[in-house]
Amino acid sequence: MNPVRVLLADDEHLIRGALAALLALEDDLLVVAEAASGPEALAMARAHRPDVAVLDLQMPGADGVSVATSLRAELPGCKTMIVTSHGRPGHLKRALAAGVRAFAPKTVSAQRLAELIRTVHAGGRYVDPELAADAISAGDSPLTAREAEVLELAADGAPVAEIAERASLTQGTVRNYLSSAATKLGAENRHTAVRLARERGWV
Amino acid sequence: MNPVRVLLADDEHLIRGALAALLALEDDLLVVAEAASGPEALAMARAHRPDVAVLDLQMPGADGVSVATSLRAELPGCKTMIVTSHGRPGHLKRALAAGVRAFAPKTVSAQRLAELIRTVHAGGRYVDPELAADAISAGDSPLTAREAEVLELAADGAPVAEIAERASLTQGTVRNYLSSAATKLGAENRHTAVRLARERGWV
DNA sequence: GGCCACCGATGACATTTGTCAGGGGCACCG
DNA sequence: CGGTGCCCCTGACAAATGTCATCGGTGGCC
Repeated sequence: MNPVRVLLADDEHLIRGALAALLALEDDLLVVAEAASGPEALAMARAHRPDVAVLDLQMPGADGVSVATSLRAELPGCKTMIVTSHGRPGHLKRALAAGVRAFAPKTVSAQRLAELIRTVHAGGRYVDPELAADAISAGDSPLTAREAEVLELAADGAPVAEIAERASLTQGTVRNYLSSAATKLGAENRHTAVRLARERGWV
Repeated sequence: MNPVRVLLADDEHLIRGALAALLALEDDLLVVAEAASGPEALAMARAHRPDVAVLDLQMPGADGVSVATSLRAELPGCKTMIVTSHGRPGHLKRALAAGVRAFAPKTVSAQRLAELIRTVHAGGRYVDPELAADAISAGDSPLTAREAEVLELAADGAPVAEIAERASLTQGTVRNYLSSAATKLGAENRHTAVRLARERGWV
């Protein structure tokens, strides 16, 4: 039986290296490539055509989900899984929509990770039960596309005028969207709304 | 020569375990304890009295710097070092003030980390050059104590009235402090001011 | 003692924001 | 075809926020 060819993508060398070392102990797993950024992960995947890609959620360049999306299109045979420190409900949803086969927090053990890689390679799927519960209880985003867009532009505390300009909208329209978004989220102002939407992974 | 006794504290099992495995390969290093939270790190340190404590910056309960402060008081012989994913200038300053001997990002290699542990154990110090440059260019916080306090209370987007109540101040006073803080930081409003202060590690 | 920085407050003002009530246009669906 | 939901806008009002001038008190420092 050929070993499972694995691509590791994580921007923290320390963790990536440690992970590679641990997975190397499993004789049915073979780490064929490592990457420290989204674009690098894609390039490595093209070059080495791994069976399974283990992606960190937050990476410079392109995050794990967008890498997974690209991979799905380019290398349908390559299964993807996401490992992350900060698992937010929305991320899980986006990841599953992108065809990711497994989604786990970094609090799992290396042993467990190795098992997950095997599971995914065999065609199985997995999501962390706790994250799944969060995602279900958080539900779908009640925000419309524009509400979410405007909220995102408001994320760094920009004044309404700037948001309006960047979104090519009227200030009044922007305020209406922000107001309705805040109402839907149960927030008193747009800033707490931004925070809540972030926590739920809706932005 | 006795091996260096190391305490590992990081809330991500995956990383902690991987790190422990890697450090175990170095025969002059011995991981005697692991912890997943600030309080647990303290308890472990008391129980096992390590030579060097490797602390993650962000942990549940108490962050790496406060753990380092407590350790310095309780176990003066135990040297502390901080390893983190997100190194902000202010964190570095606070860490050094707390008597931390080394401050490195998680982008270092395991080999490098092992060297750092030896360096620290031998009485040396180390700070990541890039972080040091950031810290120097960021300079000291221009904020007065109250400005920083009020800014912190404003961090989650609370309205002025709530900040005033929580700080036992008048709304006018709060607005004045927020205004001066925003001016000092070159921000247009308090929300971007909060963000800037966070980025520089001044809150 | 005088100087200066910080703390805390007041009052007034301009600006920004939040909120509400609309209206026209468009697309989808029963 | 009518209803519904979203998009985009307007206008107006209330509330929150930012800004400025100013004042008194405190404590450190030369």
